[in-house]
Amino acid sequence: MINPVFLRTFMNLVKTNHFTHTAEELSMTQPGVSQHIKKLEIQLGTTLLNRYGKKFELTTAGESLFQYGLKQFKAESDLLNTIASDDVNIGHCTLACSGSMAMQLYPKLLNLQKERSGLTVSVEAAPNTTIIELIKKNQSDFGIVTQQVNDPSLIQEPLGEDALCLVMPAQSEPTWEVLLELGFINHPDGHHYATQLLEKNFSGEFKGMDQLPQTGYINQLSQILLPVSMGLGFTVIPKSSLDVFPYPDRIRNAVLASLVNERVFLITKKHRALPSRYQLIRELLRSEWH
Amino acid sequence: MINPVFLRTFMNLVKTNHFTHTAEELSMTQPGVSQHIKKLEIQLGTTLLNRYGKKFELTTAGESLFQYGLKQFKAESDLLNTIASDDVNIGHCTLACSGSMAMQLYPKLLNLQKERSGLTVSVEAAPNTTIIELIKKNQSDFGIVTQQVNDPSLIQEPLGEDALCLVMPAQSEPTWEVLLELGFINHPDGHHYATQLLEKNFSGEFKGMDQLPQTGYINQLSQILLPVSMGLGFTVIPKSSLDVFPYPDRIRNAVLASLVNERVFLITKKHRALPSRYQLIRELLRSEWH
DNA sequence: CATTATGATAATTTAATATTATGATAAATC
DNA sequence: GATTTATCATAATATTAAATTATCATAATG
Repeated sequence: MINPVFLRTFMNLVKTNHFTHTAEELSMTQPGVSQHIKKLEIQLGTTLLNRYGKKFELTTAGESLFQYGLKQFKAESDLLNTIASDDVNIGHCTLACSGSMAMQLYPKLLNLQKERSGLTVSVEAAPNTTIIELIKKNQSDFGIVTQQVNDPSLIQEPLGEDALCLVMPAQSEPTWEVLLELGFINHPDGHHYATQLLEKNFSGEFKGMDQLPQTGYINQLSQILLPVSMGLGFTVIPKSSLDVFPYPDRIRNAVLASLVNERVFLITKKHRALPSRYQLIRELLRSEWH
Repeated sequence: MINPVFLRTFMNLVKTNHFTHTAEELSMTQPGVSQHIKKLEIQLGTTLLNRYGKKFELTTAGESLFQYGLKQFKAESDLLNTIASDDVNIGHCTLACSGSMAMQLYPKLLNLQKERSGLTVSVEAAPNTTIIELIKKNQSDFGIVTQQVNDPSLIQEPLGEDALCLVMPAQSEPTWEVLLELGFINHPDGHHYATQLLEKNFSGEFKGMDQLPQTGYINQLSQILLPVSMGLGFTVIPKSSLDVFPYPDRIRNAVLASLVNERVFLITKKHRALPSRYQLIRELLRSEWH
């Protein structure tokens, strides 16, 4: 590691081209300057100055060190600026949520970015379990999940509810026999969603997801309704995902006797103070479900 | 300035999430770790860790410092790599020369770059006086000038000779009267060149450049022959510049009684050891005049 | 040739940092 | 819920690094 005090001396020496003047500017003694340079040279294993008489030129290594020093100084002042300012409108925000949630939220987050040019938002689409991991590893600060989590290191704030929808090809009837025949188009949270909805509405017949043939799997919710619209199977997704499908008349949102609402939670890490800019995102999320 | 020892401790602490383990890895005592973090916090004026019980999370400032540290480590290993290797094929070379020289040399330098992909060459076109300044300020390592310089801080190596040419519109005759009538198209080294050539060939008439009307000025030698070809004046340039003019039949390279050769010198700074890659450029320059 | 300016070296003082020992508090175990 | 263990914080001491003072050597200056 390069001693920053030595480096500062070196940088000043390059600037002034003069040992004594450097010593004066840095309020130290001239032998100190010589010593600093010498120690840098010993550490780096090369000469930094090409001495001739009482003058000198930088060697190639000296030139490199000088460039490094310039970079250094800049990086440090950047750091201090960053730490000093916790502006609501500046910085990067990270959010992890399901794919459908991402499709729903991303345009609104982009609007926020447009209004506040210093703000950047990245959205990571992932299944519930991954979202929780991302939060715990600090790779994302905000997470939106549809499952209650019971982890003492996380904070959970209910945002609202989202109805689960049984989605079938346009002409199909929502009977147990038809479902068995169609088969299930799975997705990362597919079993979790389907189990809840089918248990309530087909309590006599439904024993578990293993009963149903899986006729497809896709981990992008934006595309999951495609195989359904083509008659290849049914699936269960939240209403918010359904709303963004571009061809609503090619599918059927089956009306069932019992509605199942999936609760939506905002999760954050306990003991992790988030920058104030996250307040904006939190408000946006709350208003989304109001 | 951020103490790099403290920073290293902090970085390791973030990695391990554990004070004692960090102390073990860095072969120091645990209180030492606490002390380092505390000192960083005092210096930066913020908490870096959000402590709860015996665990902790990074604060925003802590996150920033961590990012800074990562950048830092990279910059330092880059520096050490740069210093360790003085590869003939890697690095940047700077050359300052006249505009015509630049036109002549640049394609050949580009070929060199093509052959050795780690090498970059930048050419600065400038008049003689500027070239010398650039060299003295270390803004360029190689300079090519056509004037003998008498500066003890510079080294001068003769490269070869370049004949000065009196260039006129295609139909003009090289007589003193015609020259007076045409007028002089000037360029940065125009007076210097013209004086030498005219003194020798029109020793009776020529008294100084003030005698001749200046009918144009352009500091790009690549374009200087344009006004000459249009009959707007005459000029004096080195043969190398003449050779790159695309329409040789629109101008006249006047045959004079006495030839004047301009000596071409490579100048470098004394006491400045140049990286080995410059040897390549030097050889290329020598072979150019063989 | 003498003088002044400048950088290098050696010995000493001063300041910063590390360690040891100890204390306090939370998590784990019975 | 009391006891043990693990972990971080603090205070006093020891160690190490860096700064200064004094001195020397050599180059630039007149």
